[in-house]
Amino acid sequence: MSTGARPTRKEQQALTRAALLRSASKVLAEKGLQGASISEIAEDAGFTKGAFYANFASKDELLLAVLDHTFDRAIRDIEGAAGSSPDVEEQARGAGDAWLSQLAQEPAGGRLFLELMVHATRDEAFRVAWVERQRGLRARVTAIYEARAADLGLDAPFPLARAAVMTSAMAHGVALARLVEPEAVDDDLFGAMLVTFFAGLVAGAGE
Amino acid sequence: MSTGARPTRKEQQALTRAALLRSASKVLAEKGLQGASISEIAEDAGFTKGAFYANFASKDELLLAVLDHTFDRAIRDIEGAAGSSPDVEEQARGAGDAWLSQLAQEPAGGRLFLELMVHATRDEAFRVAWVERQRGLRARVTAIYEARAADLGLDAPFPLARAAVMTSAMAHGVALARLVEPEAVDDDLFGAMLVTFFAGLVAGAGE
DNA sequence: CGTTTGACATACCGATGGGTATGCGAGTAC
DNA sequence: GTACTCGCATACCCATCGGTATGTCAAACG
Repeated sequence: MSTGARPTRKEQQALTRAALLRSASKVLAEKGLQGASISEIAEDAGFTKGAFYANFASKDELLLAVLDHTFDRAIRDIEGAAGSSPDVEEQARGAGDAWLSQLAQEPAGGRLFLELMVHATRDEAFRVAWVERQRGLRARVTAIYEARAADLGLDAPFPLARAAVMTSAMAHGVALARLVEPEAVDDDLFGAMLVTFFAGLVAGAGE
Repeated sequence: MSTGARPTRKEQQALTRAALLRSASKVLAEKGLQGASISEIAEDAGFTKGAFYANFASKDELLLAVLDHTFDRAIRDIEGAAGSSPDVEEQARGAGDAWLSQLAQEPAGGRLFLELMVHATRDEAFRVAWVERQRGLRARVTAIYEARAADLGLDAPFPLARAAVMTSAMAHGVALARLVEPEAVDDDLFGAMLVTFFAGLVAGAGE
């Protein structure tokens, strides 16, 4: 595990794999999962197809690795936005801003996410992998909502797990809209959307 | 122009083109825009590539034709759901149900829509075409919201054009979610989502 | 009824894809 | 220091793609 002076062979290969993964995220986001070729990914990382197939069994395996990496980052982001703030409105707006700024950052942040999501739509094995991770992420969101609701003594008109499905869908929809029509999706839009939605939740409480 | 006994040559070709368009919608939805080949589309319609290139200049032209067809249907659906109902909640729920049932129907209803939307993300010319049609559709939605708000004497916390952007994003997000994880998106989800959102709008009015 | 037209089929093209077989050269083990 | 290992490069294979050029046969036309 030494990152010391002379990198061992295993360490070298790990670096290569990491570089390939980074380039894959970038190129897949730019060209789409079907539009990006293995050669292009490898060359972007400064290698050739040979290096790629020494590190990944197939394109499918690469996609699964990228999927893991992407969700790891998404979960970190959510945890980050979680504890942060005082009242519901503030927190909602903050979470919305955080999501949108994540979309703006990184080589084509949300693009890759959506690209993967659409792929899950067509490939059953990949869909299963996606759903597994998505559920974990949503469970985390649900927990945050429930903690909030308990604080406020709020009882929502439907289970908060359902609210988590809804806000996830909103996040994805906004991400898509921003890619297609960025001029219609300013930085505040998602925040305002969440604020309005949660206001509706509160208004609907106890009916 | 007679649809009479002996179809003229022009009529025949129009039929062929229509059949190709239908098959294109189907195959593109199933395989994705990049995954579907011209041959496969043509064969699904009972023709060959020759017939295809006698009717469309290129794959790009086909995609534009499919785009038009898709938005035409979407606009019809929205107009249909528009006049229908009595109070806000009722109408919101109705619109949500209508959207979801549209997604369920037709060979892969929402799939094609999303596939096109994602393509717009990568192809600038196509994106422009998309945005143009999307704006038209959203203008229609905005008009419906404004008529409603006038009825109710409601003044929302932000322009209703913005609300239209938001609900469109929701619709797209829900469509995506339903494709990826249908078991998490029951028939009522979008309706409940819209009801909550509009409740929030009403609650936020006049602040 | 002969000629022309034109919608579609067939055959073909160069480019590119994912994946494999093999070669090379530097690191590792004894 | 010699033999072996193995990460990556090179070269290659075959399928498939979008698109084109050409053939064919029946409808349209005089």
